[in-house]
Amino acid sequence: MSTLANSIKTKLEQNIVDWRLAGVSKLPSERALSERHNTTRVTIREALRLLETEGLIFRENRRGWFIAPPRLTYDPSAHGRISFVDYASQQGFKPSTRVLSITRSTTDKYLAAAMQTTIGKPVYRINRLRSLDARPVLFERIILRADLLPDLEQHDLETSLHALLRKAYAMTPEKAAFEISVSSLPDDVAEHLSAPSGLSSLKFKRKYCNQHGIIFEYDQEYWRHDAISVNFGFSNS
Amino acid sequence: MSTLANSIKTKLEQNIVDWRLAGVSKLPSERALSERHNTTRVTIREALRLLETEGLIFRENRRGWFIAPPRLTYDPSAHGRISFVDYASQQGFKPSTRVLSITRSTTDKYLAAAMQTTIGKPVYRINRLRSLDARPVLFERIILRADLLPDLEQHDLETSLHALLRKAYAMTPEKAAFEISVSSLPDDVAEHLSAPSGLSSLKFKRKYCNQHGIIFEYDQEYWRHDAISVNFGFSNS
DNA sequence: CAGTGGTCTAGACCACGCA
DNA sequence: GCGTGGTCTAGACCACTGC
Repeated sequence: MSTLANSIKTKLEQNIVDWRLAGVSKLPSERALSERHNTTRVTIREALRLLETEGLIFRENRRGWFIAPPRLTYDPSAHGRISFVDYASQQGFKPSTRVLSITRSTTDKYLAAAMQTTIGKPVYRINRLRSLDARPVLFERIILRADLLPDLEQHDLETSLHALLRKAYAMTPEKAAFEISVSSLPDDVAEHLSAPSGLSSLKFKRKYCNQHGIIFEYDQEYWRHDAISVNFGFSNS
Repeated sequence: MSTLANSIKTKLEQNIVDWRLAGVSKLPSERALSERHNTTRVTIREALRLLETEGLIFRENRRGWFIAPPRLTYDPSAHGRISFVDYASQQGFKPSTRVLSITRSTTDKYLAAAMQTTIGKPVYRINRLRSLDARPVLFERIILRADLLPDLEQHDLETSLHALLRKAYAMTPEKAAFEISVSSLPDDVAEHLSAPSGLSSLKFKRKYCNQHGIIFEYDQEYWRHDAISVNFGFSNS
């Protein structure tokens, strides 16, 4: 509260409650806000940045600042049982998926180590963008063992990948390993999420093992930091 | 790479590799950097902020910018089996714990709902600060059911809490529920972590259930975003 | 006390979104 | 073509750290 930016942040927080109730989702322009609070744009932007970090507001490139919708709750222990589309729908969102690209390549040193296989194995690389209510929130880079999943590109990849693998290839994810960290959005990912490059995000790395103990999938996911809450539990131990 | 701040960021990244090899952990002052790169402090600070978000560097209040040490890997599925001190030591850190405060109070509406009990139940509130190699990385607010854990304040609370509960009270965490999200550091937490207020962090909420199905503990943890990677796995499903 | 990062001002120009 | 956010300049003062 001691700094000017911080006290403006507090005032804006109160305004946002009112705006949300009034059905307003877009904030006034930075110049309008700086006049209203008798300060400069730099200070206003600092206040907005604080609210952005809290996940209360977000921006779209050169379009303005918006009030953030509620977060999606994601349960990694439900992998394989419930798909993105399912749990997003259950929580009242309208999910959508767009395949940005699908290419074939082979494992390099790094990827071979991560997937516990040899260098030069054929793989698919799929980039997908997933949105909630038309707001892009998740960028996925998916690597799949092409030798185990022939002609994958013939199928519809905009729905649940694991449902497809089970139906078309009898491939079930038996084990999943997750790695979660906070990271900044790489430039290309930021662009797809229409976010400023360097925005902090929640980064997932995921590996899936099939019923024969072979790692058939390796993913990297970038979630908008304000769009997700990860919830899960462990028993016994 | 298009913006000045971004290209300076890239140059600094390369410098940091050299500095790290040379055993240097502190960056030059912002004014020195702005002269060296022929720009102003504002732009330098933007470049530093990008590196901070990536977790490559961090700052201590008015002391300067430092190169970030490796992240601690934390496995939530190992709760109850391995303590903070244990896994931090295993990974080559020198962990330490400081109890900031311990008070008694009672559950309010919010806390009663979270702990599935009634309003007015007696609880302990413990604040702890945990450090790696003398660098504070984790702030914990711990709530414990006081009626189930009489005279808790008599014990040493700077070591493993769950080891203590098991030994002194025969209380075992049977189930654990986690909620992970990215959030900004509240002012008081930021101060303890000697971080700028409003820095993004990884926020944990944890609940523990004992062998009788009663929630005896409810925690909120704030991790420095650059200090942690969360790794875990699920089988079958 | 000198130097540091933290904060703030009052401008400027540019690239892009949108009508 | 106007308004927006994105970026940058060239200063300033303050609070705190560390010698």
